[in-house]
Amino acid sequence: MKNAISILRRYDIQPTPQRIAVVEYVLKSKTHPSADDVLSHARKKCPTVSRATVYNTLNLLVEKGLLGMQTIKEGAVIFDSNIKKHHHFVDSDTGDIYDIPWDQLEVKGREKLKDFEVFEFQVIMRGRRKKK
Amino acid sequence: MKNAISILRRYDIQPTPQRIAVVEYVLKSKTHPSADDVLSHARKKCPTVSRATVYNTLNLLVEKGLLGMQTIKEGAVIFDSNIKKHHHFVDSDTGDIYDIPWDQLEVKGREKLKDFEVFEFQVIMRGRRKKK
DNA sequence: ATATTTATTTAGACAATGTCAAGACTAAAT
DNA sequence: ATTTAGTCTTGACATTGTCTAAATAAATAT
Ligand SMILES: [Mn+2]
Ligand SMILES: [Mn+2]
Ligand SMILES: [Zn+2]
Ligand SMILES: [Zn+2]
Repeated sequence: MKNAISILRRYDIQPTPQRIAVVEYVLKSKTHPSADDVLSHARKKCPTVSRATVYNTLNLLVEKGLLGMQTIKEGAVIFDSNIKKHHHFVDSDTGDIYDIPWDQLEVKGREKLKDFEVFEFQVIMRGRRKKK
Repeated sequence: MKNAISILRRYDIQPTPQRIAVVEYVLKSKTHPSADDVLSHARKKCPTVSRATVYNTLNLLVEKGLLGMQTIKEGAVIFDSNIKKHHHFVDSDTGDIYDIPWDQLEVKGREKLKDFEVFEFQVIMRGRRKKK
C-alpha cells in the first residue's frame, strides 16, 4: 500500500492522525476486518481514536470507492481492501474469508434472467481450506 | 405448504401454538423475512409469542434442516423457506431478495481451486428488477 | 498574530439484533 | 397429588451501527 497521507489527499480527504491510522490498517489488511477489528488496530497507532470516527472514516472510504464493504458473515459488515471484482471463500471452521480471483470462476447464464438487470455479482463459497 | 403440525411432528418438534404460528408464516413465506418480520407476523396468530421463542424456533428449524438462513443483507440474518440449492438476486432499490433457480446459472472453474474444499456455493447478484 | 469560520473528533445516547438465564407455565408421567 | 421434563416469557446483557451536541483542531481572514 502506498503512503496513507497521499492516498487520502488524492481522494480529497483531509489526512488526520485518526484517518491515517484507520487507512494504514484497513487498506493493507487482507483479512476482511470488521469495524471493530479496525477500531482496535487503529488504536495501536492512535490510542484516542473513537468508535464514531472509525465508522465515519470507513463509510467515507467506501463512498469514495477506496474500500469495499461486504455482508458475508452474520453479525457485522466486513471491509475489503481489494476493490477489484473478485469472489469469496469462507472457511466454515475459522470464519476466515479468502479472495478468489475474478477469472478463476466463470458464471454463465445471466443473460437468461429476463426479469433482472444485474449490476454486479459474485460467487460466495463455503467450505474448508486445505492445509498446505 | 403442508400442515404445520404434521411438519413439526415429522421433525420431532412438539407442536405448540407459538411454534405453529412461526412455522405457518416462515415456511410459506417467499420474501426471505428477518426474525423481526417473523415475530410480527407470528403475533397475528399468537399475540403473546415472545421474541426469545421466535428466535429459539427459527434456530431449531434451521438446525433440523427445515429452514435456510442467509447473510445477504446487512443488519439482520434472513430466513429462507426454499431449502433447495438456489442463487439469489437482491434488488438494490427495494432490498427485496429473489430466488434464482439453481440450473439457471452455471459456475465453472471450482476444480481449479486447489487450496479449498468447497462444501457449498451460490451466486449473489445485485441490480434492479425489471418492471413487468 | 489574533479572531473567525469551518472541519473534525469525541463521548454518550439511542435503536436494533441476537443470546441467555431465571422463573412461570404446561403437560405428561408416577 | 407430586414430580418431572419441556416450553415459554421477561428482562438483562453484549454487540453493531447511527446520531447529536460539545469540544478540538485546522484553515482563513483581518
Ligand atoms: Mn473479525
Ligand atoms: Mn424484512
Ligand atoms: Zn475480498
Ligand atoms: Zn432463497
